[in-house]
Amino acid sequence: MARRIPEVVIKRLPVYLRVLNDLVRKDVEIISSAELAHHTGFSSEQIRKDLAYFGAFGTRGVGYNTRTLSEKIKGILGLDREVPVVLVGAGNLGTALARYSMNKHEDVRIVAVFDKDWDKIGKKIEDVEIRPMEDLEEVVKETGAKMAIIAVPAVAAQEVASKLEKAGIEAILNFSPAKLSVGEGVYLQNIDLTIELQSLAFYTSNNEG
Amino acid sequence: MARRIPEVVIKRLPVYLRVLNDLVRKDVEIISSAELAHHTGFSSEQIRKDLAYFGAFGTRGVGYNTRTLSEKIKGILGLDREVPVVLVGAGNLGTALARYSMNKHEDVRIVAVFDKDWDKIGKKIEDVEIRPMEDLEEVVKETGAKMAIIAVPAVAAQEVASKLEKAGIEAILNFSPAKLSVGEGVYLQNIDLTIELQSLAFYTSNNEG
DNA sequence: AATTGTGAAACACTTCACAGCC
DNA sequence: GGCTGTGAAGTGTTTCACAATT
Repeated sequence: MARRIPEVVIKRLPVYLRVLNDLVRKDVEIISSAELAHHTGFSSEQIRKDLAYFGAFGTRGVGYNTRTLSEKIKGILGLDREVPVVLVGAGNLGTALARYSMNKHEDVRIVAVFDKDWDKIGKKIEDVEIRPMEDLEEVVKETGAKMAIIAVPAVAAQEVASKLEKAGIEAILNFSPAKLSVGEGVYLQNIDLTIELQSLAFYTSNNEG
Repeated sequence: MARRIPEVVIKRLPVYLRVLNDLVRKDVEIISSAELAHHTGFSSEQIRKDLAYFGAFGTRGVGYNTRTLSEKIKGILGLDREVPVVLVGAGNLGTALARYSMNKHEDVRIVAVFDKDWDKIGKKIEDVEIRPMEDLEEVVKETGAKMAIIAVPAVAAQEVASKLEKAGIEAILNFSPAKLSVGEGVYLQNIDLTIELQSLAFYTSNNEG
C-alpha cells in the first residue's frame, strides 16, 4: 500500500463508477469482477488489481456490493461531494463544455466562467454569468474550486495557467494546444484535439506508415 | 522494422510536427533531438526511438533537417494531403468541434456535418450545411472521408458507429460516453469528458486517496 | 566533436495462476 | 464451488549508454 497509483488506474475508476451507478439504479446488489469486465471492456484481473490499490472491497466467493463499491470509488476520487470547477475561455469549445457540464447533473460541475473579452463579460451561459479574469482569485476562494478547465487560444494559455495556479487551483484540464508549465503541486492533464485528429489519420488507409 | 507501432508513439508524432512546422516557419533548418526534447517535453532518446520506427531521418553529428522531417512525419500520418472528416452530431460539442476545425486551416478538416434532428438539418455551421443521416453513405463516398467524429448522446452512439462502419469509415473519434463496438478494421479512439473531469478530481486535495 | 541510431537495462503495466476465504 | 486478492511471469515502454557516422 501507499505506493504511487498509475494514472491509467485513476482513469478507469470513473468507468467502474458509471457501470456501478447504473447497476445500483437497476437494483442489482452484487457484481463479480468478471461481470464488471464484461460491462467495461477491461479484464477482470485488471479490475481486481485496480481496486486492490485502495483496499479490499469485495467478498471472496461472492463479488462486490454495487452500492458499497460505488461509494468507495466516489470517496477515492473525491466525488462524494459536489466538485466545483472553473472554466476559463468562453469561445466555442468553452461554451460547449460549460453547457455540457451544467446540463448533466453530475457531481463535477462548472460553477464559474471567465473570459478576457469584455464583449462576452456579463453574458450568460445557462444561468452562469461570464466574468472578467480579474475576478478569478475571488471566485476561486468563494466557490472553493480546486479544478479548472483552460479553453483559450494557445497564446493565452500559459498566462491563464499561471493565474490559476496563483489562485490556488490544484488540477487543470487544458484544451489548448500549448505546452504549459505549472508548479509541482499542480496536476496538468492535456486534451489536444488537433493531436487526436492528426494521430487518428495514421489509422486510415491514407498513409504510408 | 515492420513491427507494430505503439499508440503512444503515434500520439507524439503530431507534437513533433507542430514544433517542426514552427521552426520551418522561423527558417530554422536543422534541429537536434535534444532541442526537440526541450520544445516538446519528451526525452531526446524517446524522440530518436520514435522516429527510428519509421526510418533513419537524421544525420549523425548534425541533427534533423526540419523541413525534411516535417514532410516525413506528414507522410507517416497521412497528412501530406487534405484529410476530410465527417462529424455526426450538431449539438453543443459537435458544433464547437466543427467551428474549431473549420477555422483552423489545418490539414485535417471537417467537411460534412450530420444530425438526425430535422430542426437542425439545412442550417449551417460556418458554410457547411447540416445534413440528415440518410445522406451519410453518399457523402462519405463523395468526399472520400475515412475518418469520423461522433458527438451524439450515448444512447445514439452505437447506431451511429455502425452506420459509419457500413459507410466505409476506418477511424472514429468518439466523444460520447458509450462503450462502442466496431469491427476489426475500424480504429476507435474515445475521448470521454466525464472521465477526464472525474479523474482530475483525484488529483486535488478533496479526496481520501 | 557532436549527434544519431540502437542494443541492453530498467521500469511500468497487464495477464497468469492459484492460494485464501466465504 | 466460486470469486477475490495477489505474488510471479510476461509484455510493453522508457531510459541508459555507447558504437556508428558525419
